[in-house]
Amino acid sequence: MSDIAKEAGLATGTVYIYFKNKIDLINSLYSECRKSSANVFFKDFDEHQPFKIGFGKIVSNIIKHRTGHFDEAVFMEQCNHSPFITEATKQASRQIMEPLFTLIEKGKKEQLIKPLDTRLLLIYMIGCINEVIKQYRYNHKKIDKQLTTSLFTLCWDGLKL
Amino acid sequence: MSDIAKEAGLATGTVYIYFKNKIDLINSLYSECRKSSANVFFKDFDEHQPFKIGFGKIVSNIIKHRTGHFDEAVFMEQCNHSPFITEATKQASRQIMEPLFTLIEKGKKEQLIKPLDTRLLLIYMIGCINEVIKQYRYNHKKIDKQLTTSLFTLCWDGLKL
Amino acid sequence: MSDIAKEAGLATGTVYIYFKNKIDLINSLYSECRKSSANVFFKDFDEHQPFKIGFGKIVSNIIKHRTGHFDEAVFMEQCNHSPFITEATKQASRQIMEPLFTLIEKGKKEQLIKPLDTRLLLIYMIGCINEVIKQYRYNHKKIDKQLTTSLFTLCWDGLKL
Amino acid sequence: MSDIAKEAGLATGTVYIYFKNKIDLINSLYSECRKSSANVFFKDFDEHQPFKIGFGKIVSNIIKHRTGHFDEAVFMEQCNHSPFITEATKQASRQIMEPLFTLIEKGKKEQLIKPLDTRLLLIYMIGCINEVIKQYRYNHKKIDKQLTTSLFTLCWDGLKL
DNA sequence: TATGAATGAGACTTCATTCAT
DNA sequence: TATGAATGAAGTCTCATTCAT
Repeated sequence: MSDIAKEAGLATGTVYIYFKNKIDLINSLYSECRKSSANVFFKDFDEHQPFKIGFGKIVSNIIKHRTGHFDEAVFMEQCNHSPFITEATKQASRQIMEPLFTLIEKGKKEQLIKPLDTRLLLIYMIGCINEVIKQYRYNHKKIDKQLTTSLFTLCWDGLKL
Repeated sequence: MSDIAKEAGLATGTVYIYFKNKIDLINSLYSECRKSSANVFFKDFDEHQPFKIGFGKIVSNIIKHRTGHFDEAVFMEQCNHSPFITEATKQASRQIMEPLFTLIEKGKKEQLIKPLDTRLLLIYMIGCINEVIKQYRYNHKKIDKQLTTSLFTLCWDGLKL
Repeated sequence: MSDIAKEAGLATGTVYIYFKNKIDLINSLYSECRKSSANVFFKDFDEHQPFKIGFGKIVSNIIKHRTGHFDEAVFMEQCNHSPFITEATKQASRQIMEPLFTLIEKGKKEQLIKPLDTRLLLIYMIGCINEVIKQYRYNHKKIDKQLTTSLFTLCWDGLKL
Repeated sequence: MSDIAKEAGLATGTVYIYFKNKIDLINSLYSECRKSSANVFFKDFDEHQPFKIGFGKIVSNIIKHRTGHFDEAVFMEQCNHSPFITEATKQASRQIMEPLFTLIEKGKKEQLIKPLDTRLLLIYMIGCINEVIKQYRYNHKKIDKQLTTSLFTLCWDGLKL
């Protein structure tokens, strides 16, 4: 907490005016990260374009977010298995993912995507991107255009009917 | 450390006979987890069977491991982004994964698997399983035969040429 | 550290606001002791008085300090053979002794003091006082005017040309 | 204690067969050091030689001991201000110094040495040597024949009538 | 709102000593 | 005698939180 205060240019005690305690602060930060990542996911996404184009845009956005905001991604992952994040926070975070849910449903309706549980497809899609980016970062491997293409292919071939 | 000692039925100080310090203990535990998980991955795997059969066996073993040893899986994931794990430990852990590396290479040689970077394919394969199991556990969703089948399909379709 | 905090009427953690750690605290305390002892050494010393008078004043001041601040003297001695005291602290402490150095040099110039290495003469002078006071305290022997006189005689006769 | 055991090539527990506890061990070690240093002090000393010659021999022996067994000298000094050393040990150590006591008394009788308290003269003599050697070691200054000569002069001039 | 010294529980670690073998 | 694993009190230090200003 004192490090955070220092980083913010505040005294330790001042942080407690804005956040009840550490758990509250972490929950707030987690929510903000989730919101901001969702925004990045749908940046420049046009739902009127063909499904595969839009889907590709989103895959590329997820990769962009995980790469450009790696710390946030790691933070969120650690929060997922943490007693700090409250059920309310989790609930809110899930709602933010609704548009992605809708996207996958649309793909299923257009018979482009496998008719499996939507949540499973979603987790698969985000999860495999997450993991690949994470491991690439941990092993200091370059994350370039070629990787983005390969990753899209893997992900799409997995999901497509 | 004191919790671990208690769990082991020992006095706090006794733990330090077996492990130099907390970092040493965590590295040892991490290595053991990696070794034991690798063993589970290749359980009942027969390299003389057709590739897809063997591959399916391993996918199912990974799922089994992640489900049956969920705590270990979470622990290992947290270690991956932790200053505690030394470079030596990481190096040793990578070597343990060699057989999986060989497996993917074989699939590529048989022209069953996409001719992409082997490490990428490997991360994709393990990563998407990891993530799905993790999210299912966090959301208290059942992990059953049907999920295993679906997950295999997603994973395989992604990898196959 | 906890004893020191208690003595100061503080909680253990509070000490760490003022001192980075135990080593820092000891170095600070050592420096203060050295400074304060140097001040006592030159109390009421008048450099315009004849050399022997001034020298006698200082010998008597050293005895006074060692007697009245025995704990500090013991503490400083223990620090001298301790891995805690940093080279920087030692360096600063040496500088504080400069005036004594100058004093001895003056005595040499006036041909009252033996023409030996100044530092040797200094160590001899302070050392023999230190040791005598220390042993007297350890053996619970009275440190009175008579001892001061005797000690001055021993010290002076040793140094004088 | 375990370090000492290791140094001795024994298991930790074995040390407790030879010494009741740490305090006992330290007292024994201290006594041995005192005895051995006393032996060195009187090495090659011939009481039939003229006083000053014998005295010079002993001064040179003390310097030799403090130089060649510096660790022991430091250890003994630390023990002097330590709650570990028992009154009995101190008493015994004092007795070992009797020959030095006798030596000084002889010098007084021959009217070569000042008629001050014998114990004071003794402490002064040993003390000033101790201190000089100690400070020279701490400051990495050479301890050579010339220093021995200078030190003898200082010491002798202080004591002589 | 803002401060930052003060708090004290709890984390990691050491070490003298014991005891079953 | 000899062993060395086990003990647990005590030491150093951290950190979330409070409160008087």
